[in-house]
Amino acid sequence: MTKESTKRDTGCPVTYGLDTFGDRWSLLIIREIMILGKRTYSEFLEADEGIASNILIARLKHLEAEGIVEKSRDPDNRRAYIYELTKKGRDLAPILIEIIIWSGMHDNRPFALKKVVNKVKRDRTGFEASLRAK
Amino acid sequence: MTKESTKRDTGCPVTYGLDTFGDRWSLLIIREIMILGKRTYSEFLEADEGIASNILIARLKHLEAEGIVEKSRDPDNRRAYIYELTKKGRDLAPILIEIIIWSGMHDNRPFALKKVVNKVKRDRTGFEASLRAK
DNA sequence: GTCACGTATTGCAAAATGCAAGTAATTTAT
DNA sequence: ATAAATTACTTGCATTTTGCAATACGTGAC
Repeated sequence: MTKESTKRDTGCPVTYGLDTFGDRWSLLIIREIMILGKRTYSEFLEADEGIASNILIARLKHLEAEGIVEKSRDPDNRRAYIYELTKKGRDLAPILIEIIIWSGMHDNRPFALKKVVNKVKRDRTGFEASLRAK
Repeated sequence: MTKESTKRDTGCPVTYGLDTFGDRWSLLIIREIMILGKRTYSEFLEADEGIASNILIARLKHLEAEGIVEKSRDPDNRRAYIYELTKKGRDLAPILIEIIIWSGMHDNRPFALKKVVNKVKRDRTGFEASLRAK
């Protein structure tokens, strides 16, 4: 398994978070689920950033092992699985929100997506609720 | 330079954040500065997690290029440099705080450091102010 | 100049990543 | 019942990044 599954074990809460979800792809998968409402392996594969299938499955397994997502059969499509956030996963919403707010303040690239940023700014509480519900 | 200096350029605020500070070490350096009050290259090298000197310098340069830290001569020790957070860097405080809160909720390891977690819980506003001041 | 100190670089082995191709399991179509 | 299609996952290999140890560079003290 990847290195970040081996916790650095210093007891530091920041380290714990980084070891659990703080790699190149984990938070992007969580974004796909929370913000974009994606649920299946093939939907994740279509993400803008172009994650490779072997990396994707490694991350999904890691997140599952960490209790952040859980996997079950899709009742509507018997050959698909769905990955959903657990409470531990939904509790990441505030972190995602703060990242969005921070980027909204500091990402000055002309093509930066301001839509989500504005949604957060208008109604943070409602936005967080919607993330947790998705 | 490392890959994360090349922004994925999808315009997504989450992606922007991850590309800017979301690697294995950047947030730990920011933690060292914000929470532990460290300032110099040699102080960062002593961090619990044991960052290698080549990785450290690469991250410092990256963070400097991103405008998150800035480097200057230490007035008290003319052969040392000081790395300090810019406003953009200090604005990461809420993210750090949410990570700490999240870990406080979900890190059940017996040796987890609850000290910082409790400090945040008691007085989040005050804690954030102290992070930004450090 | 030479030495110590703080910062930064280099070389190399090990690990993680990215990509392309292939396998497996299950469902739908005929 | 067999074939085709769909979804999930694995494997092999080239490339990139990491980690570690050793070394070099730059500055100021003597």
